[in-house]
Amino acid sequence: MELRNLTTFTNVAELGSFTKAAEQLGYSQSTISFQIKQLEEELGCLLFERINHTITLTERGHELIAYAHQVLSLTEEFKENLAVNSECCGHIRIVTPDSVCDDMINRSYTNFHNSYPHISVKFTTADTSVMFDMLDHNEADIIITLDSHSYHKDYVIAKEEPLSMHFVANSKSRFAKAKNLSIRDIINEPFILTEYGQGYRRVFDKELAKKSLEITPILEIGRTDIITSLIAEGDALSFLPDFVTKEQIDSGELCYLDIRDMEIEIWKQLIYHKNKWISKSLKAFIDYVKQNEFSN
Amino acid sequence: MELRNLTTFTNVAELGSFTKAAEQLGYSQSTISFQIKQLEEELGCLLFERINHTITLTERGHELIAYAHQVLSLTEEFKENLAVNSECCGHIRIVTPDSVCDDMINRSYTNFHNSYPHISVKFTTADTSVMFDMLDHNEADIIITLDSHSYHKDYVIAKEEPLSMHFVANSKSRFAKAKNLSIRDIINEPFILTEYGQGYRRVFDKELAKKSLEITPILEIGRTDIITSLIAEGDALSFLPDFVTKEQIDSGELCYLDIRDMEIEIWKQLIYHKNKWISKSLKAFIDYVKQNEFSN
DNA sequence: GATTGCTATCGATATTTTCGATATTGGAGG
DNA sequence: CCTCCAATATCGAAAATATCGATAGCAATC
Repeated sequence: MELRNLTTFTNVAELGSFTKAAEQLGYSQSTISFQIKQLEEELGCLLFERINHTITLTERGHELIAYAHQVLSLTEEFKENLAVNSECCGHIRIVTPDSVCDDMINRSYTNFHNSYPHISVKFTTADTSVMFDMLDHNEADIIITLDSHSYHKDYVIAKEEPLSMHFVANSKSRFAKAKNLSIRDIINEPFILTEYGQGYRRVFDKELAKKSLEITPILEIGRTDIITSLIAEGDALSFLPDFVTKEQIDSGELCYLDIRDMEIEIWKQLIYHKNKWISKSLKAFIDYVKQNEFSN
Repeated sequence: MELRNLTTFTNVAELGSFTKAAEQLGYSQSTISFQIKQLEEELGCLLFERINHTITLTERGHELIAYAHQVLSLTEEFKENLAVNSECCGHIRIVTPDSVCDDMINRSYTNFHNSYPHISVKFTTADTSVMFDMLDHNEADIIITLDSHSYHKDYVIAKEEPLSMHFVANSKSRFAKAKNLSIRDIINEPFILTEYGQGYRRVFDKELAKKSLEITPILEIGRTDIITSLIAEGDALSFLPDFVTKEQIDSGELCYLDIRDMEIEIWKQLIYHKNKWISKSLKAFIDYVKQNEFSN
């Protein structure tokens, strides 16, 4: 019993004739006979009585009608919903570093939600390697990395940009106004950094290592909002992307240090797996992120 | 989209693997791939994401799961009901003369209903020719005729028996005790008969015509219960099958007249159309009628 | 680096569906 | 009574479809 047979069956029942159903469905009459016979054989009962060139639904036929209508209207409904849903809804799983998550939530996510109220977005934070694992195991639809400039044939980079980073301190710090400092001038100061081995922290450590330097931070924490507020209130220094500190730099709470010998290249990348099916919802979200989280 | 695809799809989704579903369903793995692809193409969306040899249901896939479960469990339910229903329920349309209808209802129908509470029986009364028309147009499942002994290749006679008939009168009638009467002795008496041209009335008139006789009844009515009660209370005579008058003969209210020269052969026949599908319900009903409405 | 375990793909085969022609039947009409 | 018409049934051929087996590709694992 296939949906094809049920469609034919309901048509026949409505039109009361094999011949008319054949015309309406674009089949030959013999096909209708065959399909009905198939049904009758599978169900082990007569669906129509054929008496004097007139078909009449049997008891079982009536029962089948009821069932077939349910099934077929369910099918129709499903297909319609599929078309409608395709426009505007779905679940999207994005994974980012803490700092980007904060930034997105504060800056642009409510706008996105207003534009696409039926798309639900799940934010998760993780470090770079976990993010790629999540892509590989299809636990994330899309990730944003803050790390060295990466490329791999399995991933699609939807958008990327280099990120400007600075050492930052409280505006009242003795380094605040200093010009032309070297990294060695501050290497022994108390530092608050993001976690070891992750994202731009990793890039940062690698760069220090090149100069045979090392920093042991007094605190490691992923939450950059906490880092900046601790720095604003104390003597510690940090090394953070500009977008994290922008607000407090603008307000004068924090300031950049003028370090001449520390050039670090960090990239912000919007990435998904090359086998990922880009639904309309996901496309909309990616476009939104591209416009709102990247400068150009 | 056919039920086959949906079955495969739900299996794949449950097992999380094309290969396992193939084993379970007895298909080759390539068939599973093909069937899922068919679904995806018809619905115009991806149902599974294939990332690193692992399949994950997409949003649409989840929607389809919900739909497919509904449809498939409906199907299962329907087939089960079909098997169950086949035993004991249905609608049966029987058409009989008035007299037989009365008799059946009074004598045996409640028993049948008790034995098969889920079978609904519709009694209709009609005269012989209309009954055959109804068989021809599948408006009746089965008929009982009281008429001349009929046979036609299009009909199946499930059971038949000759019927004994008598002229009857009120026990106080002047004819009640009379012996060896001729039809001519009573030909001018007031008669109450069933309707002209129908059933045994027709046979009766034909037989009279052979003797160049004719009776113009004072009342024609199909309802034999009314005939018998009128006769019990008045002077009129009638000519009726024994089963109609049995009760009142037994009680002494009515009596048979001893008419020597009127031999009428009437048959009671249980008939259905040769193309009729005999469901279990109908079979049960026919068997019941055979046992309860026929003497042997 | 071989092996395993998964899905995709392709060509060949098997099966199923469909068609067209024909048979059959009953009813309508001359 | 015969023919024609309007139904469904049936049959063999043809077309379409589903299935299989073999193979490829790919990541993970040993």
